[in-house]
Amino acid sequence: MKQTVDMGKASGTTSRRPGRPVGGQLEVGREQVLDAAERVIAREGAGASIDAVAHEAGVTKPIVYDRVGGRADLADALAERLSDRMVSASAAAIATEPGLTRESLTRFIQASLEVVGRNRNLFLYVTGGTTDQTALGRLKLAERSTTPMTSVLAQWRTGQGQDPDVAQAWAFGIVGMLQMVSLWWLTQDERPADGVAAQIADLLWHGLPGAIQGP
Amino acid sequence: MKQTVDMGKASGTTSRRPGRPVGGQLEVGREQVLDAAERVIAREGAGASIDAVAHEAGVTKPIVYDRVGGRADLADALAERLSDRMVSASAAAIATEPGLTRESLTRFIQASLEVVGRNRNLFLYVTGGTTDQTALGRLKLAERSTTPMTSVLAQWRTGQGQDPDVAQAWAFGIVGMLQMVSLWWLTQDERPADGVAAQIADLLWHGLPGAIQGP
DNA sequence: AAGGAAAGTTACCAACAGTAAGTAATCTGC
DNA sequence: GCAGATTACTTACTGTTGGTAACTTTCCTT
Repeated sequence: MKQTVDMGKASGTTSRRPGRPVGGQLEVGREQVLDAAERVIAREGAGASIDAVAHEAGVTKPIVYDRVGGRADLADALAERLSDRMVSASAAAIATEPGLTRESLTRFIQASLEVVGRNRNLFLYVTGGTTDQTALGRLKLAERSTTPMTSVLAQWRTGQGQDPDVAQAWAFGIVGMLQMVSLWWLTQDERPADGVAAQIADLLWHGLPGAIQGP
Repeated sequence: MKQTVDMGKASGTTSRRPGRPVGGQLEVGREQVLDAAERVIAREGAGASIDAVAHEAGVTKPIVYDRVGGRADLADALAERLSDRMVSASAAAIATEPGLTRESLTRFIQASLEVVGRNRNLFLYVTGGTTDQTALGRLKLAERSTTPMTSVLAQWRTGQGQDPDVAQAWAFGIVGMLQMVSLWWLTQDERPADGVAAQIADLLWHGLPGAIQGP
């Protein structure tokens, strides 16, 4: 998890002349464009334009189109990055124990929340996107999170002698729950992540009827 | 729940002259603009422009701005409509029994899914929206669904002698789960709504560990 | 050294959100 | 009954943005 944070504009303030540059090799690759996009989104909010991204990367718009594609592709690529961060942080949070418990589930959710909190604008960008194409894009972001979750759930259910076919629907449901709770949590000032995580874990673990009251 | 569906263009094909119309009274009110917006979105997809909405309503753009406001306000108003439809359909589905059961929960979810299925493009429009402002708009749509759900949950928890403070977080979580499952379900051809509803109800009712296996 | 490929920039187009200015009908005061 | 204010529209514009075509300079090959 690199989370590039500085590195400034690639080529200073001098605007490059037209024509092939003297160096010969590619000056800014795909990853550097994506880094620039993350920077400008983090700094200026989810409304960042392609032009702003290009400028931040020290190049012009057609380069962005050449490296990562159009706006939908950019959102897609950033969604992959964010999603990977969430998946790896969540996975690390439950890696300490073998089985799934209520406690590890809480840590899982909290880790997910904290990644969103650290990437606030990026989260808003990839889940906000542009018209038409975007709702499906949000699904694609979700898909990347659900894929590993689906297989974990399916294995777990099978190990418990229960029907594994629910795994995919459950995974999408859980990811949706996490996304919405994250969005809500972002707008709540000063509400601690661990409290929210515990509440959601409670719901996911015991179900709506809640834990059986001890005697 | 009116679900206006036809009524064609308000004033035929003749383009109106500039200046105040002869009738004296308002020709197209806010509700008719929203009806037109629903029609054009249902017909042409979630990428409908304000101009298209205006044309469908038989007026011009500034009228739309006067009646409902800008694009974010339009999405907001339509979100309210859709949300109300979902809430009332869901409420009707569980009204037959007094308490909440796994069966009524299933009907609740299925009713919600079916409303989304009947308003596919509208759902994509209000959850897709435009950049920047939109993620928060999605939250607002959710809020309208969560408000009644929160109080129901809080009462229910209290009646069971459990902490009602979880209600708001749970409501947002459940709405997020439903939204994502709906989105996923829309892309799945021929997957029956009742099966998905039962799977999600199972998760929400029994929690991740599932039902206790009978002896 | 000449011609082509490569890697950029400039300059443009189309679409769209939003607004200012103009125009015709109705309402009001005298 | 009619001049001016008000109302309720339309036309026409601006500004931004996604996306692309055309042009320019350098490098590579023969």
